[in-house]
Amino acid sequence: MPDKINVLLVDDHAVVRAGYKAYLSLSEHIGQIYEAERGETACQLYSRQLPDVVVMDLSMPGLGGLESIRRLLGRHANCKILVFSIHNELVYVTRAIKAGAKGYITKSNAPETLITAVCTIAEGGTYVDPELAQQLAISSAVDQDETAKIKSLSPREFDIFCLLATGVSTREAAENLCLSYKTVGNHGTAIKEKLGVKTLSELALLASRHGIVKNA
Amino acid sequence: MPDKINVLLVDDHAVVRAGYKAYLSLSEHIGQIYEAERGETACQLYSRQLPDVVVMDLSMPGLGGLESIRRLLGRHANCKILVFSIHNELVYVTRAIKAGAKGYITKSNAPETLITAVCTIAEGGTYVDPELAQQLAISSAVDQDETAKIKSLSPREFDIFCLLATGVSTREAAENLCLSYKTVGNHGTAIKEKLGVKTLSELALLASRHGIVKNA
DNA sequence: TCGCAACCGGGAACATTACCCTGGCATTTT
DNA sequence: AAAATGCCAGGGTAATGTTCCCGGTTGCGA
Repeated sequence: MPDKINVLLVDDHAVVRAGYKAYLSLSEHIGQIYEAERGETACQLYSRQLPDVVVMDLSMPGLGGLESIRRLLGRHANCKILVFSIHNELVYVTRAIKAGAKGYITKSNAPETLITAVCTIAEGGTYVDPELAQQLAISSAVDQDETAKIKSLSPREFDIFCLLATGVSTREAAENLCLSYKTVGNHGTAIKEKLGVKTLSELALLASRHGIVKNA
Repeated sequence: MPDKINVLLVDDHAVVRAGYKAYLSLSEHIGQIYEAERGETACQLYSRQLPDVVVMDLSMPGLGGLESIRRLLGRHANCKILVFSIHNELVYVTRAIKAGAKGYITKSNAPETLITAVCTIAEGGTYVDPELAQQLAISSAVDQDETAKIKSLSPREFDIFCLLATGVSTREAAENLCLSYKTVGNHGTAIKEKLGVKTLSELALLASRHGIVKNA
């Protein structure tokens, strides 16, 4: 392990990078700080500078954060990546870890956590936001991602899912399918349960995300 | 105008604040930097410290950014607020300006822009991201249908619209805003009426279309 | 044949929403 | 000054939607 830890910051917002750079510089453990504003350049910079830790944001244009992680690891298998995201949803955590990230923290954490996580990972460890890790452990039975959840719907459920996703009311959907609104309601409940959402609105947004309803 | 500019940072993420604080400290024009993690505390801190400029994030729990701006200005009419948001949608810009903000920049801007904007506003000027300002000018002629309808929402309605659009239930939204669920329900009805949709799901999809909720 | 899972829907309890109406407050009009 | 308008918060009630629990049907594979 190096005396000082060299870090590569990957975030598409220059101001954000500037902020973290300034903050990290205050720590005596941090050495050089490199910056990249997207996955592609991060890859090149990594090859040239071989930093100890990569701190990466998830939401980026071009190849997103996740894909960037995969590419980076494809070329540099022992690259240590810390995801530093605003998202506290478990899906992101599991995907990031699955993609090969060594750690995951959110911007809700105390500032010092960033330093701690970077150090831990530089030493070869892993660091996942304790709160998220706990949630993860609890819901490990349900750790499939959204696509898998959608696939788990029965054929009929999927039909109804598609209809409800367009924003129609339960009653309208029932008329459309010549069913009792109770039936549609019951299916709806089962679908929401399977997909892990609480409201029909969330269901609609999820469907929109997956292109099941076109919403351009 | 003061020799050095004192700044109040309002953002719910401590790391984010730490980053900007560290970055701003590097500038010779910036003096004291205060921090608040939500609208309520921002109000109190402002009264005590009377900073020259308030740098405020928009997305915050409790009273959101927009409502915080209104409260702050309600008590301190000549308070200078710079909105510093991740959102580059025009709706937010117009809302923020209408609420009384003196400037609006996004996190996509170059780091120096933050300093520039803070200085400009401290001197009594205004600063709106040039790109957004241009779009604003162009699109003011082109605002058709849905966009117009969204604009027709009253300030409070827009707040509630944004919340409901994320898929939360009326009850959750009410708790988040510390309102009776009846009130939120009533507003919700009015909003759906104004936007010409029948269900909250449709509302969510509409908001997603307009980038008011991020759903990528 | 048995077990199982998908499917349809009834009934009751509960939650949410629609609709109407009051009241406060601020702005604008007369 | 007085009246009118518009926004905001919320109570009451009726309609509507949702959940949970249940029984029934069908089809399929062991």
